[in-house]
Order: sequence, then structure tokens, then C-alpha cells
Amino acid sequence: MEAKRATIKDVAEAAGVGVATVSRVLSGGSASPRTRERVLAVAAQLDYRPSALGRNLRQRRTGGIGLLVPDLTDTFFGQLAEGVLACARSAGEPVVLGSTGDDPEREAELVGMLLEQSVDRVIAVPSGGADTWTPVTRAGMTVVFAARLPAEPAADDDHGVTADLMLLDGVAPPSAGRAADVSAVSAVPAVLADDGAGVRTAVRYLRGLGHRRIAFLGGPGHDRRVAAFREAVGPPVDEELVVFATGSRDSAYAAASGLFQSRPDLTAVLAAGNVLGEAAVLAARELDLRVPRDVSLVMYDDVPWAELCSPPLTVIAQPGRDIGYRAAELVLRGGRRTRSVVLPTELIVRGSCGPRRQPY
Amino acid sequence: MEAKRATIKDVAEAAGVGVATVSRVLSGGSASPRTRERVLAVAAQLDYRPSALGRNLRQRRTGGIGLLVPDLTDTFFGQLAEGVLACARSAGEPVVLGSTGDDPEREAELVGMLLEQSVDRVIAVPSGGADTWTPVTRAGMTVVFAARLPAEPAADDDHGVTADLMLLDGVAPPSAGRAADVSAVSAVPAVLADDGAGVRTAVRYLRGLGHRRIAFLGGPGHDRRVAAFREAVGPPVDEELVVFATGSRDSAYAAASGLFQSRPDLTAVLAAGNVLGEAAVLAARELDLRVPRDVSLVMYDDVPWAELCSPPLTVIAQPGRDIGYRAAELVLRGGRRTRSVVLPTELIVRGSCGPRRQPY
DNA sequence: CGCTTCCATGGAATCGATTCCATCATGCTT
DNA sequence: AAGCATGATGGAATCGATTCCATGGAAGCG
Repeated sequence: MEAKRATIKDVAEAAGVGVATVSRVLSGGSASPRTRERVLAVAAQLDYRPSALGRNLRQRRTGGIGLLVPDLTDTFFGQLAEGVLACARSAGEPVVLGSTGDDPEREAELVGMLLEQSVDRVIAVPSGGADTWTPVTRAGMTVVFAARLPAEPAADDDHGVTADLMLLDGVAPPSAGRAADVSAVSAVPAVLADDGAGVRTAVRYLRGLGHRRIAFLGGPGHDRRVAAFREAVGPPVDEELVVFATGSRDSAYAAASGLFQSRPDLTAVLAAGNVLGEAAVLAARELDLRVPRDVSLVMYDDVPWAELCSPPLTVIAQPGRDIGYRAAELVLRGGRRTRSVVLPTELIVRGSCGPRRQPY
Repeated sequence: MEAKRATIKDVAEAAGVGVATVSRVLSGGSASPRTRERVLAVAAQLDYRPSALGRNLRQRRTGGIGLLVPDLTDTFFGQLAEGVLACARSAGEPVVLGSTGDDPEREAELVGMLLEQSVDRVIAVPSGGADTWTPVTRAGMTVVFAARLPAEPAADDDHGVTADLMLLDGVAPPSAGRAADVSAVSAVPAVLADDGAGVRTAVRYLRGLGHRRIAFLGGPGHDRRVAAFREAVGPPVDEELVVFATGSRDSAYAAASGLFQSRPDLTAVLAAGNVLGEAAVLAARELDLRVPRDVSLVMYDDVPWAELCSPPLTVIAQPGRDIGYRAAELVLRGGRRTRSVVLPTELIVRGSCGPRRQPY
């Protein structure tokens, strides 16, 4: 009843050949048509499937790619994961999944788990910084970052931020002070959305509508977006209008609500992720602010429900699925010397932005 | 530079002991405090991590649990996956993910992949029927179904449906005709939401508001929900008001739009999943039907954006995360003789349902 | 006809862990 | 003091595949 799976030895015996021959036949090596046929027949009859364990152990090459995302409840990461899965499936590779919750510690723990599983190719939406990821790449793992880059160590001035932006555009950052670690990580290929352009376009759009006091509502991993925002609106940047939440929905709501209450003079908000956008809509409604009459809203991520809101949300769309798919392609190609990929974003204008209401 | 990982042999040599001793120390066997200390020190210094490959091969027991969901883009499955991941993480087990797209063929292919990986514990939101899953359980895999049961073969009358409903309520179905296959699959433990109660409550609620022509908008895997719906509204059941879409968003939209257009006399819709609810809102808006004035809407799944719609959507909430977590617990316990779990649903009344407008 | 070449083939080593079993030292009992 | 029990320890087998290498037979060529 408990039929244990057939091994290569069983097949060899049943076919009256040696295990080496079976292995050769199944992996396309040379064999006489006669034996090949017989081996294939026996293998089919026994429903033989080679064990990935044995193969991987011998070849010291692991199958499988690891996927680390912050939160699968966030539709964007769901899209990204679907992209990775699609590519992996067509390559016949299994995907080992981990959810980091935007917690660098959990991320490191999950990386360790992948290492134990001998998964040596990873696609990560990183939460930790270079201190997490440099050792990983040095340990021989093939890493591809998706949608984000690891946070850089806090910069004294905003020079670091500038360097980050330049990196985004494909230009190598000037070899600055703390080059050692950063360079190891920035050599890692990445698949990113063009956050610079996305944010710039959105800010320009809001400006065109007359908005001057535009707030930024960010979360973990939105460093590049806030940097682009600062560049686009300033200087001077009204720092009170730049607020950050942690990953949770509660925190996002608190941040949004706090923002609206502490600065009733703001007229537009750029939410750097769909969870934040959701929170902004909720908070605005709670405070009886009408969108877009009282406050205009642009949200990152073109999630399906953006269209369902009333008014439908104007969004910065980034191709989540494509990001995942391309990242999987890169990690499967595995070349160290693969260049990063930046995919375009698109501002999709719906109904959540209006002209600035004149103060009276 | 390409430091390959340390093996148990390296540790043994460095510590001046045999490999058996190292293994014993690391897996809690007996060893003298003196050597234990030395081995641990060396292991730490070499950053040694036992390879799961070697261990699993030897023990013929695989680590890891497989997770098969239809679509990670659907927030509900994202929640479910997060639940599974949370439980797996606390047990230190890796999770291998597959997305079936509600395609039984793809599902079967993914199961084969898991088999090759020697993953013998699976949590599945099944797309295929008993013909897919019976062989799997017979092959010795520990399977737990989540959120759904495999479709039963089409019944001649609605007797099969009734049996299914009774199973849902924890009562064994009467040993009917085609018992062989079905029983093998229905012996598989499952973690389900109480769809019967959820749908019943929703229908009763709509009836209480005066609605008589209530439509059901379903998708793949909603057999139990439609059965409960039929039972709750009928007989007689107006079959034109029961429509099904395939998994895609386009198909859902087409089904919803077709429904509204072909039967303008309907006054309420029960959408059996959040993607379908989304489609219903969209289609209604496109056809200038006001919710809830012209048509009332109840949606399955309390996704975060349900509150963002205007009006906010009345939903049947099912605890996606809990379903995943409990399913993971069951599959880890691994007992054949585990009973299924049915978790409660809750009708959350918001603003998408109103009294039936009197025809004039 | 004899030699070389080439191909099919099977035995055995290997990957990294666990675990059975034999060995040896130590301490305790009678 | 001798024998026995106990516990620490290392060697070797094992898991299921791949792959190196040796062997043997057939075919080709001078």
C-alpha cells in the first residue's frame, strides 16, 4: 500500500542493465537504441522519477530558487511572486518561499534556511542592508534584487542619496568613502522599476495641478522613492510632509491620519505603496476630507482595486509581474556579470487628483 | 574567495574527532562535555551548517512542505500563504510554492515536481478532482486541503451536492455509489471555512432586505458555495441567475457584465470570491447601476480594499490566514487520522446592500 | 588479417549527512 | 581484584543519484 518510490537501482535491475546506463539514458547520454528503449519502458512502467535529493547532493548544485518578499498580503508582491513562479515553472525549477515581514532579522534567518537547503540562487526584495547581503553574495550565492535595493547606511548629508539615484539610472556611483561594502552589494544585479521617473512624473503632474504642499507617505524600502521625491519637490523640502510608516497596515493608517491632522494645509499626497495608499484613503475618509476636492492622492502600484475606489485612484503603475519574471531570468542565467534592469513606470491618471483648491 | 561551505568532515578534522561525534553533538546525542564544547566552538568558528540535502537523503524524510494555490494575486490566497509561512517558519520548515492558475493540469505537473523534490507534505487549494488527488495520497504524500475540497465528479442529480454539504458539517456522507475514489480523497484532512453558514447567512440577510431575485457569481472551486446557495434560495432555483467565470479577471468581468445585462430584473448579487466581487463592482459601474440602490452586493472575502469601495462592501469574511496556519499545523502533525477543521465565517455588514427597490 | 578506434556498458567512487556497531576506557559491584 | 555495566568514540555502511574509468566487442582501415 505504502508504495515507496522506485529508485534508479530498481529500474536498472528490472531492465537488466547497470545503474550507470539508466542514468545515461535518462539524462540524454549515449546508449544503444535497443537498451534506451527498454530502459525508458521500464522507467515509465515503474513510474520512476529521479530524486532531486540524490542528484543535487552529487552535483553539489542545487535546484531551486529562493524567493524572499516582505508580505504576500500586499498585492504588488503577489504579482511579483507570480512572475517569478511563471519563469521558474517554465525552467522546471522549484521555488522556496519566505516572507520577511520587512524585518531584517527574519530576513537573515530565512537566508540561513535557504543556505541549509542548499538553495544558492535567491531573488530578494531586500529588507536588510549591505551588512546582511554582502556576506551572502560572498558565500557564493547568486542573488538578484527585485523592486528594491538594500538600504544604504544612513548618509551624513544627502550625498548618499544622490549616489543611489545615479545608480538607479545605470551610472556607477562615485567611489565614495564606504565603498567596500556598498560595491559588493551594488555589483548584485537587480530588477527595478524606474522609481525616479515614476515619482518625478507624479510630482510634476501634481505641480501642474497647482499643488505646492505635497506630502510623501512612505514605508520600509521606499528609500529610492523618497529620495526622488525630495529631489523633485525641493529644495527646500518641508520635512514635516515626509512621513514614514513601518510595514503594518495599522502603522500606515496611523501615519496617514497623523499627517492629515498635523498638516491640514497639505493639498496632495503621494503614497509610496498600495498599502499606504489604502491607508490614506481610509484616513482621509475618516477625517471627512474629500478626494480629490480637499486632497489629491497619487498611489504607487496599479492594483486591481485602484479602479474600484471612488474616485478611482490615480496611480504610478509598476510592472510587478514583469519584475518578478525578469528577476527569475537573471537568477537562472546566473551570470555574475549581468547588468541590472530598470523597467518603466507609468502614471495612470484616474480621478483622485484635482486642481488645488484656492485657500479663501 | 569562493569559500565553499564547511562539511561535517571539515569540522571533525578541525576538532580532532570523528564525524559521528560531530553529528551526535549537533543533534543532541550523548557526548562528553569536553568534546561537545570543542566541537561546538569549531563549528561556530567555521560557520558550519549541516546540509539539508545530506540529511534528507539519509533519512529518506524530506524537510519542507509544498504549498499549491491558484493565484497569489488574489489577496485571499496571499493571506492563506502568509498563514502557512508563519507556521512553517516557527517549525523551521521550508515552503516550496506553486501557483496552479486553477488549472488541474498545471496542478498535476506541480505535484510531480514536489514529488521529485521529495517534498512529501503538501497543503493544497485543489483545482483538480479526486482523479488527481487519490493517486497522490496513495503515493504516500501527506496532503491537507485548504479552503476547498477537490471537485467531485459531476453528479447526476444533486445528491452528490447534498453529500458534500453534509461532509462540510462534519457528518460523514452516506456511502453512496462511487465511494471508492471519493472516500480516498475525503479521508484527507482539510481546513475549510464554513461556506454553508456563510452563504446561508448572506442569503438570509438579502432576503430580509426584500430581495427575491438574487444572483450567484462563482468561479472555479466554488462548488460548495453554489451548492449552499442553491439550498438557501431554492427550490426552485432560477438557473439563469447562477453564473460561473473561469479564474481570470477578464472572465469574471465578462460573467458579471453578462449577468447584469441579461437579467436586469435581478436586485442582488452574491459574489463568491473577491476577484468576482471586484468584477461585479466594475461591471455595475460600467452599466450605470448604483450600489446599493439598483443592486445589492455581497462579496466573499474581507479583503482590505472592501472598506475602500464606495459604498464599502458588505462581505462574508473567512479567516484566510488562520486557514493557512491551521493547515500547516495539520500537515506538520502529519497524522493520517487528523480530523478536518471548519472555521467560522462572519457576515460583515457595510454599505453595499440596501432594501429592494420596489418595481414601479 | 591484424591493429586501432570508438561506442556501449557496468562497477565503483563520490557528494554530506545519519546511524549501527565495535572498541576502549572508566567506574562500580561482588 | 576481577568482571560487568556504562558511556564516549570512531569506522563504515547507507541513502539515490552522477560520473570516472576500465572492459569488451564491433567496426573500420591499411
